[in-house]
Amino acid sequence: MDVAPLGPDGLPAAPVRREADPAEAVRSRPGVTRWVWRSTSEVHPRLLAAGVRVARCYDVEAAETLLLGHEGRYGEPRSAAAALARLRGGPVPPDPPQRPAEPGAQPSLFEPRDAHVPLEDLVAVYAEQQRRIGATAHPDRMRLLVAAESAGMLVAAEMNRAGVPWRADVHRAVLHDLLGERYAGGGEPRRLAELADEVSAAFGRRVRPDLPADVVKAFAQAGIKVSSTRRWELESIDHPAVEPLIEYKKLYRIRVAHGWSWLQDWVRDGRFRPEFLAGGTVTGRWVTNGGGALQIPKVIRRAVVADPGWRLVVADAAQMEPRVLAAISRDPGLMEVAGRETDLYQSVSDRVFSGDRAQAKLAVLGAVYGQTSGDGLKNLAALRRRFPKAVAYVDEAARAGEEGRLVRTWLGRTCPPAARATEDAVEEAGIPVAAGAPVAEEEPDATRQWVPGYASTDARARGRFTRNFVVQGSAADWTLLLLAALRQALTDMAAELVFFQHDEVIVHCPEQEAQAVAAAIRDAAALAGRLTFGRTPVRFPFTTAVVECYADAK
DNA sequence: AGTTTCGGCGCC
DNA sequence: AAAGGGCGCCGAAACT
Repeated sequence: MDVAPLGPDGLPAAPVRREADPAEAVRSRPGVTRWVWRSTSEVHPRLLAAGVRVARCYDVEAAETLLLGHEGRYGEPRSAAAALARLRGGPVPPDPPQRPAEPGAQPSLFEPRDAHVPLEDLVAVYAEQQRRIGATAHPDRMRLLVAAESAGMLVAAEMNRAGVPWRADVHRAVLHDLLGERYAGGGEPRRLAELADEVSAAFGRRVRPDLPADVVKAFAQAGIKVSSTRRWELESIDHPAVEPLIEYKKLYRIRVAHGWSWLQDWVRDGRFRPEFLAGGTVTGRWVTNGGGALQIPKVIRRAVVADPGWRLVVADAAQMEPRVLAAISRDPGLMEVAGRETDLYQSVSDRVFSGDRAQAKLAVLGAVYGQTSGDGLKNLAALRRRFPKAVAYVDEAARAGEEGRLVRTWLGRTCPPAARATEDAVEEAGIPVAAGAPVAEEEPDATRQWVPGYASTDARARGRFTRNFVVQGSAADWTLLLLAALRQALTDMAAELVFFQHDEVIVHCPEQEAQAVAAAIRDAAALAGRLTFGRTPVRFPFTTAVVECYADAK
């Protein structure tokens, strides 16, 4: 068992001792404030299975990933074994391949997916990481980020164990309501079949609405040129097939993504069990493996129901992005607005857009996402006049991206470099980094070539990515601290965290705990705000609903 | 026949 | 009028 107890001074507490059973190791040392281990997803499920809880941990591989990113070495193997090899000068082993999602599987309980690293070596890697953290631009923030990422991995493992309360019978009723009954012997459910017939009738020939190519051809024969069958494009077309087609696509999607076979695959014994992965995206947002847990359609949320006598506390961070932008840019005007708990978009619209909340929201999100056209762009100018530091902050992040520089979140999570067409160029030394608030210094690198995704083929797309990264990623910094604080607050309660989605948490708890949980969420949000961003007037209010059913929360 | 990419859309 | 950041998922289409 590769765990080392960590003393209050942050260094490994002597003596290093080997234990056969990780649960026993933790039980026998109640005074340990933080456990260092290679991988939370390997160790923590075993502790949970044994009924053991740790207060804090330090995840060496999570730390390695964050440090490599910070050092501009994104592509390098991040396992503890690789970190050790770099430290000792041996051949660096590649990371093991990602395991694909599997319904009902909990393989991390049995098979470590990585090479074993002896305890003494792990301690050496840990000590070296402490040194590297100390060498960053903001060691305190980096230390906090590593702790927060580790806490997130504890929470993720605990949520994976808990599962989301799920009523399969309610889910089936919703499917039947929307899609109609299923015919024996396969084929589409009644409602889908009817809509497909309506589409065909409108075209005057048999058309398969689930085949984009068929639909495009059918419109062409009707004298209408469409370049795709995306909804926004179809909506602008005047043709009788459009309405049933859009309805078909909506229902088809539910059948395919969250239909009967999904229920079969992912729901067991009254729980939906996706696998939450903390730190699964480059911005620090989580992802889930299997079941599309972060894309549960609103209509399907009817099936998320608390156990008898229990409640769901559903809490949603209100206007998270602009509040985070206020905190990281320190724009006086935006901080003043974000210092209230009232609707921020309404406040902005009162000051800038004469009361039009929707316009204000579009403008703010347009600024964060890098909108390049439309009304949002027009209104961006007004936003810039009123909140110059805030807009300048994201503009500078965009410029950094366009020029091939890296940007960081508030706590120091670093965006990956834009990949090149040539692979070996990725780890080129001295990739220029904009520290904290990005600062323009470098000339554009005309020789650089980009490839898709966050490593985009064109510099403007890269700029949109880095612009968004500093806000979305700093928001993720904050939510990690929030989860850590909330987890601590729930320690002595029956309540369990069961769901987390970017800016929203769901706690499942006995009815009599619900108000205490709601209060704990508010306190955790405030604490996370102070810990993450330091002293700012910015507040992070949650809208909280205590419900029996998730669908009733909004 | 098996594997990868694409199209479209769900969530934030 | 044109269409922005991050993801996952599925079936079909496009490959090897």
